Amino acid sequence: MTIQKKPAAEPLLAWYDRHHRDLPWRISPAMAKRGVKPDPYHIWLSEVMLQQTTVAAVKAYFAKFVGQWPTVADLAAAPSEDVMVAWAGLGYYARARNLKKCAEAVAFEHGGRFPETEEGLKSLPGIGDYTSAAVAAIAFNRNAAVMDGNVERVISRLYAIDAPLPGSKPAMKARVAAMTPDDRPGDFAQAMMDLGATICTPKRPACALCPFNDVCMALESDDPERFPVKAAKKEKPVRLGAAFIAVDTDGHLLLRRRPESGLLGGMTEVPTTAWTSRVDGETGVEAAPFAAGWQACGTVTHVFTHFELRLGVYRAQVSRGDVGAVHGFWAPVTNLDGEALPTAMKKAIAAAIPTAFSTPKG
DNA sequence: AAGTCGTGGAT
DNA sequence: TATCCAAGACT
Repeated sequence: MTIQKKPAAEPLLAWYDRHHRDLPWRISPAMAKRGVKPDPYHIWLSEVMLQQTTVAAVKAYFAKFVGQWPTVADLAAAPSEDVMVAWAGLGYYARARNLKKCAEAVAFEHGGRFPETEEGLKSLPGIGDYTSAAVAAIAFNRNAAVMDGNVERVISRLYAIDAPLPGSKPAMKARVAAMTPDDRPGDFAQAMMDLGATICTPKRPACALCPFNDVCMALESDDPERFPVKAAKKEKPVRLGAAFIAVDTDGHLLLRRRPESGLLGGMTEVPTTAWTSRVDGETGVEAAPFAAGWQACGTVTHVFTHFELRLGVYRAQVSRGDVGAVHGFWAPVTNLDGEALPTAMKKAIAAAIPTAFSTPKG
């Protein structure tokens, strides 16, 4: 039985100085040494975008937001609809609603400055355990235990933690807190996450390159991929429905705004039936918003977090005078990029109007 | 406290 | 193709 050497921050920080990734919102260790400070607005914005989202997907959105709203005050003053349009395609739309609320709180209740403590940050909309610690550490150099999915994987392997997530989370966070240094806590947090993203990967980790390979209990046990242990997940049910693409004689498409809360809250949609199980053979066309010459355009499938959606798509050319009053609004088909359309809706529209978007994603 | 909330890339 | 899962928050 060998004695476990304790994982320490110093070797990781030395690794980070050599291997950190250059990201648009990040101040490199070299720049930091020259006294360059990160912009808390940039750190906060990137951290919210990065929640459950890949770095690759975030980059373009981060550039768009910073270009359109250079300061938190600009974002606070922006129309909510503009923010939703800019966020469209990134997913988890409650983040965009909370982003706007948080910007308003900072601009109008905190004098335009973000709180610098974990507690103060966590009191703001859309900022939870992870983001409050990350912003406190990275933007304000506070000693805060930052734990995301990457850190969970690194810690579970360093200590060969057999207890399944999410139950083992508190114990893991205690390990992170014990490791976090008073000097460079922000770099330590980013180093742990970079390590998880590039070395301590879910599959085939590059242990030979890892600064912790002399102290990692999972590596010593010869099966690091076994960690982290996670609770079993349940299967996704299928929901069915029909979507109706109504185009008027001037090339306008009938759209609706979804309720503010819940799935795709505050986003734009085409009229659909309820999304629920449907008896085989029924088309759904009987539930159209109004009578018209509805033509079937096939089916689109979209997978959400906890269910799979299959929408039968129907198209009709209509005269606006014939359909009477409708719930919704008419938008030119040539300007759908100006609408807050989630991906599922773009798929349905593209099935009926192949030329609506340059790509299915828009 | 378990369920709700998107999307796209990697394997 | 199926599965995982990525810098989680909210209820």
